[in-house]
Amino acid sequence: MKSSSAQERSDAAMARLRERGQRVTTARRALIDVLARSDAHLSADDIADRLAEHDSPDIAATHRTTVYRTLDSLVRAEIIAHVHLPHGAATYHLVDTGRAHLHLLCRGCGEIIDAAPDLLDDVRARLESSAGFRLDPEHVALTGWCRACAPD
Amino acid sequence: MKSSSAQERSDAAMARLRERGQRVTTARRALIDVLARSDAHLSADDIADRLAEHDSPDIAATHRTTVYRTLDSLVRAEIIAHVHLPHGAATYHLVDTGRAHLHLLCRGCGEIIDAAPDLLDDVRARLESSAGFRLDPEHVALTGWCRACAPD
DNA sequence: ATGAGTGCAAAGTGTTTGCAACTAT
DNA sequence: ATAGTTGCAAACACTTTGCACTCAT
Repeated sequence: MKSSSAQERSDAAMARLRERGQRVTTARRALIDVLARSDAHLSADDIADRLAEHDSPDIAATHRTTVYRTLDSLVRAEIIAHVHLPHGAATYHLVDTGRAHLHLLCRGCGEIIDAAPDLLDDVRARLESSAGFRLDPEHVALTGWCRACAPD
Repeated sequence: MKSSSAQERSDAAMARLRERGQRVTTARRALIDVLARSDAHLSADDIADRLAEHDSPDIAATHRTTVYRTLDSLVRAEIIAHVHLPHGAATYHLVDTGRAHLHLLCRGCGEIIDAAPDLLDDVRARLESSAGFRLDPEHVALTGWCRACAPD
């Protein structure tokens, strides 16, 4: 199994950006770097906060609106993806082939737990044949209780 | 299979309200009636709108804040349940034993489709034994594309 | 009578939009 | 040069909170 560095992941994302004919701007580069450097799932606010701590005052000044718009364009370019959580903000992460995963949210501690990408394969097949519904399992977090928070 | 009328469902909910030692107020009665009468999943706004059309000016004047607070107390009394949708407002429905169901949201048309309550039983068992995660499958809608909206 | 429920105004998140200034191509 | 990006201010949708008043028990 090949694990990629933040630098490699960032470069790959930038390359894809160019491929798609999208403009390479400071904000986009910075935002991709933040996501490449983090293994976690970040909300728009988290990202804005990390940008605000950047050495370059230029990047540190990135406006929240820009963060949202940049996230939106990166999602459309399929460079990043977002996951909706029941409460609170959507979270974003790089689309890293070979790192696909589903999301579980603990209703107790709020932790996001990654689950195997094939967890819902059976369910998906069943829904497709029974209802003609094409499940998109990565787009929403499933909720429940993690081991630590589980009641009784 | 026994199907219950709106009246019966409303009565059962009111009974439960009393059982739980909760006060019976006009707002709560009206709100339960709205939900009992509707098979669909209603947002707080939907409910407020329906109340606003009520004959009784008293009920029609129900404030949105009250709707939210009433929904909250009914959820806590386990008389109703809410489902979170990726975009937009949470939706509420009566907890009707024998009518449990999961929720699928079409990303195309926004339709909510009910699915069999046991759809995720296998997944649930797998998550419990592998990760100690106790899945709560009814609390969030799964997303995807319905037959009509599915691409190609 | 007393504590729970309600209306109102206001604020709090998370996100989007209109417009003018700017910049990557 | 020009279309796509950005910053700013403002609005938006959904939900919560503080406070005084009212009502169910």
